[in-house]
Amino acid sequence: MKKKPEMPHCETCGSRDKSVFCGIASGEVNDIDSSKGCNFYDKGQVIFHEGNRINGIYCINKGKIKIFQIGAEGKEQIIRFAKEGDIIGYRALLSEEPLSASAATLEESTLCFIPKSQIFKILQESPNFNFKMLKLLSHELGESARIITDLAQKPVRERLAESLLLLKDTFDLDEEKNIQIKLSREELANIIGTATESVIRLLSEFKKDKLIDVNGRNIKLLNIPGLTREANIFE
Amino acid sequence: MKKKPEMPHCETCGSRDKSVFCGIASGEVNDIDSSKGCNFYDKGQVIFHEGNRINGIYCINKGKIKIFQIGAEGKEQIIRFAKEGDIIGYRALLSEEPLSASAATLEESTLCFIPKSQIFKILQESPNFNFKMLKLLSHELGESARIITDLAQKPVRERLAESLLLLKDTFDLDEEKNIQIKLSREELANIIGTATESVIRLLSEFKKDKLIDVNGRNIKLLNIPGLTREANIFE
DNA sequence: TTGAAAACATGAATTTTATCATACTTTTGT
DNA sequence: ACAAAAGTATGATAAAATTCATGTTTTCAA
Repeated sequence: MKKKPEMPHCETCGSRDKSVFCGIASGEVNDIDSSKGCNFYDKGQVIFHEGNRINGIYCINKGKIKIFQIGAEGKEQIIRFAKEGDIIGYRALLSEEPLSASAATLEESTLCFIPKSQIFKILQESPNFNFKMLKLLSHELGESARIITDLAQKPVRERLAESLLLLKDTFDLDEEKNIQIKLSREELANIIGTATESVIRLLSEFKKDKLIDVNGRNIKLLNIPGLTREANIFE
Repeated sequence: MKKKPEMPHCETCGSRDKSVFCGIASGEVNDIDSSKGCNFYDKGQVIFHEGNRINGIYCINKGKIKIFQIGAEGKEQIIRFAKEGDIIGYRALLSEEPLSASAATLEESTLCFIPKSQIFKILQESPNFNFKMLKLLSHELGESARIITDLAQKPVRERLAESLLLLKDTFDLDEEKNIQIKLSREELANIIGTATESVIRLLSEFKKDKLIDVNGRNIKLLNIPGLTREANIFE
């Protein structure tokens, strides 16, 4: 049986200074603290469902999350990832539209829920927070554009190589150069929009070419410049 | 020889009330008016270039614009369209990053340029405008996610049908059901990420199936429910 | 007006990628 | 501990889409 973790406090939250909440006033930190709820999620649990309304945002205290849509044929498409210090659900909250995507944990996670009223209060009171949100959204929009171009133009092999590098940037490597996220072959396929079998084949090829090493769901990046070439990135 | 149009005024601009500037104070309208510049663009002219910095935003007084990236092999990828009343360039301005995409006119257009200082001033003074920007960005982010899923999962045929319907929603139909935008086959291909020849073939098929009628660059939507089915949309 | 360039069109060949079939391996729940 | 289920792996086949070749039509500038 899992032990429910202590309620984390924003004041002492280690990831706050890396987050969108880093510049807000201490009074507001306490406001958030007293209005928020906090929950533990098992691996694989769904946090929110595409199509539903959302009444606040989730702040990731600990854990790793995938944000995904279900396509016309019922296939999952992973849109982005989120980790400690990131927030999720803000897109639907701010656009006042239904959630465009679902979110699920990739490992055991702790998330805080901050209600809509609180977020809108801070938006009004803190120009700094307001501007952080504008910056976050516009940055993400730029990333989406790059993803669109890659999906539209790059072959599967290049997309896989690029995805491995992006996962490295998001989740870092451990001391043995393993990407610090464990995904199934199917999930990898659902990032780059291909069949699971294609991912399996290409990972084997990358391994044969000494670009990566594969052990179960651990992927070790042996040759990053080589992978970059394979991904057809020159920037 | 083209006649340079009169400088349009925001106060009398017909598209302002449909735009992101609809709720701002009249003093601010005059501020924009006196700080802005206005230019005429021929068909096919580039407004700004991917990778550059931008120092304000463009507001479309008249005309139609494509926003596009150049992919790894030099191929154009159209990310989105903009028309009268829309603004462009705000993503790069707000994220303080280089432009992630280029913009070019699809027909003769008139654009006003509002300098960064003015935009940031209004952002600070008008919570309404501020919130409109948050809403605009988060809405676009949702649209991007849907595009990503479609590009990743739908076959070319479905993507083309869907694109025609999206173009209809953006630019409307005239009284003869023609989509009110003229794009080359290559540009259509650059929306859905395929080869020009594939677009040509599929348009012929849609025509044979009485879903559309094609006359040069005029595309007439004859059977919208049929196209919706072809696009595999059930929402 | 006319000649060149660009855009459109179509068939054939080739490549890429998905699907199907099957076997092996690991994980999970009882 | 063990059976079932899920995930991984690989080959064969099929489908989807691109590329190449070639010809026609349209557009545009001199």
